Amino acid sequence: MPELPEVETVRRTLEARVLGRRVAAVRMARPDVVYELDEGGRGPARRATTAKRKQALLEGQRVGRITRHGKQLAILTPDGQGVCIHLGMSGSLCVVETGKPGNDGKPNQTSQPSKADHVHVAWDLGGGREVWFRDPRRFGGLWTFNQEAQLHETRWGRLGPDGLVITPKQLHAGLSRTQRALKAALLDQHLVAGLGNIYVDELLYATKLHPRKLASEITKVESGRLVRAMRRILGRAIEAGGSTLRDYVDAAGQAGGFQTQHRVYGRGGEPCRGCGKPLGTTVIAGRTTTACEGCQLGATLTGER
DNA sequence: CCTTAATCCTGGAAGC
DNA sequence: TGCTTCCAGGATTAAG
Repeated sequence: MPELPEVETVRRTLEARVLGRRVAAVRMARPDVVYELDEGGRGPARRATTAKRKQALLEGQRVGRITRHGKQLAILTPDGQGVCIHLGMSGSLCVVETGKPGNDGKPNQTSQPSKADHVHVAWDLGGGREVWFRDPRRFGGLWTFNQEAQLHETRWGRLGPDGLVITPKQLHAGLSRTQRALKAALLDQHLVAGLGNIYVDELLYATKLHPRKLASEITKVESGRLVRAMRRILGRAIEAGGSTLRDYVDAAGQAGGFQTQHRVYGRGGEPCRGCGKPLGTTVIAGRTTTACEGCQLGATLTGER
């Protein structure tokens, strides 16, 4: 669900609340969302005992820092042990004060949906404070590692540069070697990490580039424009606390505000803020795509403009 | 290579 | 109101 600005907002709000605290206990309601990177990182590590898996989830350890690459987070201990967190589509990390009604982390018994539902892992920080990993759709997951190098070797090193630090040269190199639609290339985390459907559409509108333009035809100058606009849009979205479309909230339970600044995402059929013509909607790389056919330069790919 | 569709799931919204 | 259908911020895989 969350893209770079939402994940960065979670990183900041979470770090402010857990830095330096010790994990008193770990609850694993759904062990199948937890993977071990030193066991290949693929399937659930069935051999490890529950006690061992809780240790891997930092039981007894102190929280050193929280880092991010693209849409993924990592909670690290001072000695380099850690947990990588990918929120997927519906995942969230939330700091809760236990003892309050509905905050016991157990699935609620009523028919009313509750934020305590789908809490797969909970870190008890003592003092009545817990961090919950919730993920109703379970497209996300947790990956434990003993050394930070494992995280980079098996996961983050395979991603492209982060959207906030990628250079025009790097982006141009990535785009020039693929014969795909520009939008499909920008969604590819191996090329640039952190963009999802919302921010790619906003980025392409801001740079007046057509989503179906052939990625390899993007010039160095256009790559420079893309990088500048990417930093600006992602930066502003972070300032606004991310985009809340449905249920995204940060670690403090706060919704984002950037959705009111969207120019194209979710506005199909509504007038373009630039020229007034209705924004068009198509599907590219399996994703709903909204763009202005007038303002964004014509496609050089697959027929229609 | 590149594209699409299916897949993993739940739940909110829209349609009838 | 109630039931059904569609759709969704992601990422991988298989099929064409």
